[in-house]
Amino acid sequence: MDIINCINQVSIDCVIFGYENHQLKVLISKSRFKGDFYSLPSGFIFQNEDIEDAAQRVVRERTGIENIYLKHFNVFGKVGRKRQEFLDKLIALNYVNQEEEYQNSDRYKWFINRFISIGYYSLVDINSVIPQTSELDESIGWYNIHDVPELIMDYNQVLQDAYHCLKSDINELSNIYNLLPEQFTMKEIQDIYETILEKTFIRTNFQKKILELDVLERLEKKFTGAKNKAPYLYRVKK
Amino acid sequence: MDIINCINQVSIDCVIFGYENHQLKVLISKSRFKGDFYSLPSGFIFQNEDIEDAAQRVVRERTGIENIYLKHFNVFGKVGRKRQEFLDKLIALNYVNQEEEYQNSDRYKWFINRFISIGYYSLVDINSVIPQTSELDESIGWYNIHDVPELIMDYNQVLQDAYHCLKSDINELSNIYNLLPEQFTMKEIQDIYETILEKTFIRTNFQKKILELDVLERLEKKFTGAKNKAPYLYRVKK
DNA sequence: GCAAAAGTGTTCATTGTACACCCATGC
DNA sequence: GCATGGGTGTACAATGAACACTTTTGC
Repeated sequence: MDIINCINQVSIDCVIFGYENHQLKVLISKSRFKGDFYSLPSGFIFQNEDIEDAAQRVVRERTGIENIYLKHFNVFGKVGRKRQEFLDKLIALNYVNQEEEYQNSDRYKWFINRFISIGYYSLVDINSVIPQTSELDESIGWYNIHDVPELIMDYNQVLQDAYHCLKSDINELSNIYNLLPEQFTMKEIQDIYETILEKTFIRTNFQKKILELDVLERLEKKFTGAKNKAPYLYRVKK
Repeated sequence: MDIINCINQVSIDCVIFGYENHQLKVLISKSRFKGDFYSLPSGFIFQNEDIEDAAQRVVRERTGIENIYLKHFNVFGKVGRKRQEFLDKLIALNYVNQEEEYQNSDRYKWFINRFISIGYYSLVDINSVIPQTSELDESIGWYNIHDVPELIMDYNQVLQDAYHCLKSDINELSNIYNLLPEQFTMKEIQDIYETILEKTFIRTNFQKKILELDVLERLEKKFTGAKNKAPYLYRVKK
């Protein structure tokens, strides 16, 4: 990462939601440095790169997914938003007795300025992703939305903000269909809605509501081997 | 404006909507340089300034209004977003035969890089504002939303984007009440809704809808001298 | 009294919610 | 046949749209 080629004091922060088995999770990385430094995936914007492409790149680097639907949900730009505090703590824990050397070096001067975060969120299928660490990560993994550790900076707040927007955008997101295989049942959609919105729907009414959106076409039935009526399969209309 | 104290390559762009007499207008400035360079009010972010405060400052400098409700509606960050083209044209028209001097000077190098616009919109009462030019403006004025001249950069697109958000946020905007005096009639609110949304409402149903929002309290009647029943006055609940 | 415009109420259609009922499936 | 879960239809409530009717105001 050569900061010279990047826009200064601006960060792209991605809240990557993942769905699996009735659970909504978020992708969070842990720094390879001592101390529990958890963070949202983020990155900088190259000078020759659209900001949306930068966000796509961040998602791709961590998940391998290309061209996912991304939504800008907010910007964060208070004066006090600095990595200073977090970095001071990191250096104190990892470079004992070398603090002064680091504080006087130009090496991370650019890094401690206040900076603006441009927030994007996306929603991916956990089963189609093998999370990738960056060179600064010890690990990266999925955390249930209600079981997220304390993150550095104000990222817990950023995350909650993204979650709020995801909920209110769920109907506009024809892209929850990115979570599903080519063909899927109504129950699978309902599970996703119920998980994200954290409420239950009456099965029969939910079906009507979704079909009224007029974005799905009904295919043949799906015989699962279960001893009950086979549900129809659907796919997104072309 | 000392760019050293500002965040580089980031601009705050404000779409300041104004309402007056059944018309929705937008505040647009014209550059004092030769050539028809129209622009949205914009500014930079000081290093010691929240981005929201920077937007408040832009609005205050142009309208005198303090602490108006501001809404972030989008960011614009394509690689091609540069002032280069606009500036080249400006210099060609205003500094004839000095183009080379300008192109080689460091004086506006920082100014021609690609930059990111953080967009905010607000809604103000035209009658309570006397628009103020900046040092670079020849004039500044209100233009009907459907009669906006060609703006520099991609600002026509930015404006349309803001207008779209204003429409869909109108109910969330308890702040259309900033347009109105302390006390107002139901008809005044209806006029604003109809102007912004560009559709008409049935008077009696509109009244029910607004009162159901449960944000207004009814006061005494307003006797205007007109020979008809006096309408009630309302004000926003505390 | 009368025209103008505001307040209230009523009707009808649309949408949403809850649930009863029937149907296919595999054992 | 029977338990399981999916599909269809129905009854009722809530909301929204259109409009009739009544009330107030100043001349």
